[in-house]
Amino acid sequence: MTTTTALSKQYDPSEVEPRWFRFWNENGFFHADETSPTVPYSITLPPPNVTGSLHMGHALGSTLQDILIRWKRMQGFNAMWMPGTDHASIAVHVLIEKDLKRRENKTRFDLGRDEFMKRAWAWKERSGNRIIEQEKLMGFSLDWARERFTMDEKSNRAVQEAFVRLHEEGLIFRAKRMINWDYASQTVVSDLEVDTVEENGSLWELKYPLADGSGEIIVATTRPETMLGDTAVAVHPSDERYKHLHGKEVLLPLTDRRIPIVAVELIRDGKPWPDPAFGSGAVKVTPAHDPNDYDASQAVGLPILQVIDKDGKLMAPAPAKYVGMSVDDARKAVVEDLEAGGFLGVVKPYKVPRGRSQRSGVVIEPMLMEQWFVKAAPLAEKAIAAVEAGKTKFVPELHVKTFMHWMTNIQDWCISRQLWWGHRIPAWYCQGCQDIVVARAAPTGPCGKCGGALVQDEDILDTWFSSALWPFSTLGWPDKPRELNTFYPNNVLVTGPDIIFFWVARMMMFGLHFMGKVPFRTVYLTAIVTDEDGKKMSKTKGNVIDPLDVVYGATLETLLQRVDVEKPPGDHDSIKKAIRKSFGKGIPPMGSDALRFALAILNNGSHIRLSVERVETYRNFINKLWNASRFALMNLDGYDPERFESQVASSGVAGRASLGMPERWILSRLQAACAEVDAALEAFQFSKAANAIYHFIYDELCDWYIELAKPHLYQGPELEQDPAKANRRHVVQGVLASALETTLRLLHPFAPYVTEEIWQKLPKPPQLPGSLMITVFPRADASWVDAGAEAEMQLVQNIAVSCRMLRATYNVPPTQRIEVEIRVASDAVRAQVEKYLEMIERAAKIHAKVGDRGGAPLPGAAKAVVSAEVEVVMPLGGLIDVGAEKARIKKDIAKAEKEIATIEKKLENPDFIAKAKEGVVDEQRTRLTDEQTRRQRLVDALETLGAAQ
RNA sequence: GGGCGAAUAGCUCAGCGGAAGAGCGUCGCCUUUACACGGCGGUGGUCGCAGGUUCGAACCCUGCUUCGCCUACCA
Repeated sequence: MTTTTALSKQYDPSEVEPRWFRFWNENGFFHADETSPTVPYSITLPPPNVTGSLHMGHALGSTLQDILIRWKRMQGFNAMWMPGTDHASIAVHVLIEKDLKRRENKTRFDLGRDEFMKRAWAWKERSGNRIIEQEKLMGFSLDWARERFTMDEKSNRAVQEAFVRLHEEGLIFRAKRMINWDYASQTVVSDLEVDTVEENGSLWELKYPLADGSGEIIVATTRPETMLGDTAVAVHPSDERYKHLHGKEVLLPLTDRRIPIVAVELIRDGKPWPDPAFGSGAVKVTPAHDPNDYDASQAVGLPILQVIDKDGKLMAPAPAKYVGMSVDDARKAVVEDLEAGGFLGVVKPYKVPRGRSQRSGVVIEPMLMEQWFVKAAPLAEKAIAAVEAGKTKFVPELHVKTFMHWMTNIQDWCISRQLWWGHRIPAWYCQGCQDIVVARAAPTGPCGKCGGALVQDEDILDTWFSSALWPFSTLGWPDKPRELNTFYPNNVLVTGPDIIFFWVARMMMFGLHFMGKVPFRTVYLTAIVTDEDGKKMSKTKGNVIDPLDVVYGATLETLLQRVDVEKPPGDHDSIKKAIRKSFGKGIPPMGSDALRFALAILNNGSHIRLSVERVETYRNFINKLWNASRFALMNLDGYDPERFESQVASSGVAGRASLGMPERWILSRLQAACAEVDAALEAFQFSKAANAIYHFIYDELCDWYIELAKPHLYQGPELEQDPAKANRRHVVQGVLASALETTLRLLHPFAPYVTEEIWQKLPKPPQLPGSLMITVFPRADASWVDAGAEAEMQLVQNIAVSCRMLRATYNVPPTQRIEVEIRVASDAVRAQVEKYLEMIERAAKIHAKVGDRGGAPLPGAAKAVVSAEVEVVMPLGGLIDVGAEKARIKKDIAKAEKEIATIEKKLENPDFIAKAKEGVVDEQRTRLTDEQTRRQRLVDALETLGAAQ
């Protein structure tokens, strides 16, 4: 016997959630044992940035990962989900440097490297774990005991080892190449960290006089200031206009230099460069500050003159007048001076693509600098082959194209950064002979070649270098511990499609190179979360929905105040206006489960347009489940799970015979739901799985089963006199309790908290484990499919719905148990209807009797045609509005006739009869007969009404 | 410029070759002993446009239009 505990009328997540996270964690349910003999299933969480807090993208990705890992854990896999955080070097720099500037008006260079690192670590210790705490609040079942950081000791070792090995293999090299320079952060940034936007600029025509005085040549530029660093003018070799000028020189205006006119031919994006069709066909060449120009200089051997320095200011050999000017100032001055000298041609407005640093926002300067690079092509080759061979699959598959496109056009990866927060490059330079030593440990003595002093490279590695190692560095690589063997490769990686290049591609390359195996078998790419208008969420727009605000709720005032406290860039008034528009009534507390379920069910297609209202729908759903459970718990007094188990659940066909039709029906539907959820999850169709559960709970369990169970449960003292009824009650209790228990298991990966809370209170057989999260995930069992029960239930539902429709149409109050006649066309149907008459009466809140379809018309009655064999007649006396009733029936007739016409047309077509697939023709014939009967019934009803008038 | 995707009910989206669906909204009715974060019922669609393939097209193909998102070193 179990005592039931009353639940509150409304589910209160704030009371429930904290208890269960602690419980799961303290019992070690999150931890996977690498020595376990069970089949492993592993996922590595893309480590969030330590500077960040949990945003909707994280909430979505982590929710989906948690669904997978909880599902697999319940299926008996040795499920391991690896947590950790990423050091995010440049993001941390920006943050700390900003703070330094504000508080002490200092730069990192004023502070010095050691002191800066001390502060960075202190900051990381203070706020770096915020996101971890937030992940815990969402109930994510990460293996917290394994938590890692990309700059912890083990990761440092992995990074060093990887660097040294790649260097030994010739896959890391140092070279002078064109890179992207962010002068505000004083570092190289990767191509991927540069946002190219079209800005309004100008196209200036410059006239360069020929040195022999025989005329001039016109070039065009969007950056006139760079002309100070020109070392040639390039023309296409086949351009007839310039053939006579090849090898001649021009006098470079504003300087005292003479530069040659050279014939060059490069191919850029399949087009010739210089392109004779563009402008004058002649191009000024500034090798130090333009990638095309640099390539041209290499092709024909031109000198390279750097005229812009690391601070974005002009430098010698630019004429002294311009030295020290910013690029923008220099541009103005140069244009002015060119005009004064008569060197300026036509100037027209022009859209200029401009690269800006994602981090600092400043214009990126292409610069020629000595840097460390990873030779990417050979690594990419392996990654491409692995994907082609199906060793790693992309879901949805269309993302393969993005991946392949990038991989096949891959550039060498510049990995050195002129920052401090990160992994210092393990390379030492000899001050004497310039020899470079790359080593796992700092060299102890002087240079082995010349005895000179060795000094370590000042630079650090790109953050993504350590991220690329993450799937195996977290498992102990370069050592070969047990966990590496158990959990590598991961089964799946879940991330946003925006991270394919940054992370997925690089993990694939390093995973294959160092481990010889792909890092994960499947890459699942999530939707992108936007606001309800489809716009990217951003603090500067004020349309951000913070996951924790959704979970715990936030008043409008809190949201507005936060703008002042956090000071996002931009116009605060318009940010606040946007917040008022989206969150006018604040955000009510929804709980983690509601948010998680919403994200899972909305994760179809490429975007999730999220709004408070949409999460509210699923909060209501969670509350619905809560109340269904509340109902069950209130009616399970005297229920003995073990007795039910032995009588029904485990006694096979015999036990099932003791079940009523609704019991067999709900168990049949439940098994269908289990099959659908399982199949959907196997295919990463989270939305489909969530939908199946949602509809099972609402449309089947709550709307029908619970309603039909009520009369059997609501029995009082008379049970003692009637053992049959008592037994029946017990069976219904058992089906309700066990169906609910199975439903909770199905839903648990999506909504862990509410399901655990209910499950703990539900009476259940004692052999079950102590937590829902370690029970067995429901497996579809086809033996519970009961087509007969489903068909009978369908009949009951159809009749009840027709009765409700008539009742609603005529506003018959529910308190009025109106008499309805159910007219049937055959004895077989009559028997079924009679058998389930009480159910129909209860579901439709009517009194019913069964009549003959051929019965005499009832005056003043409304009629609904349920099917070809059943119709319901509701006598309404004076209540009936004959006109409205006629209109309603006429509409139905029109519908039926339209159907009939469509089907007849099909059947009259000889080609259809001859060529249609097997069964289709018969199907259409049956449909036609049904529709024709239906129409006839409706026409009869219409005539009856006419007669009654 | 190159690539990818999307257009289905007022809104957000499923469906992807043989009967137009869901959620939300909207409109009625209902404090019915699980739930008003609720129940019951209704309304609502030439499936972007134009061709083609097919016995049959929302679904496959072609073109167009309109929106998204990546990506890019045309001076």
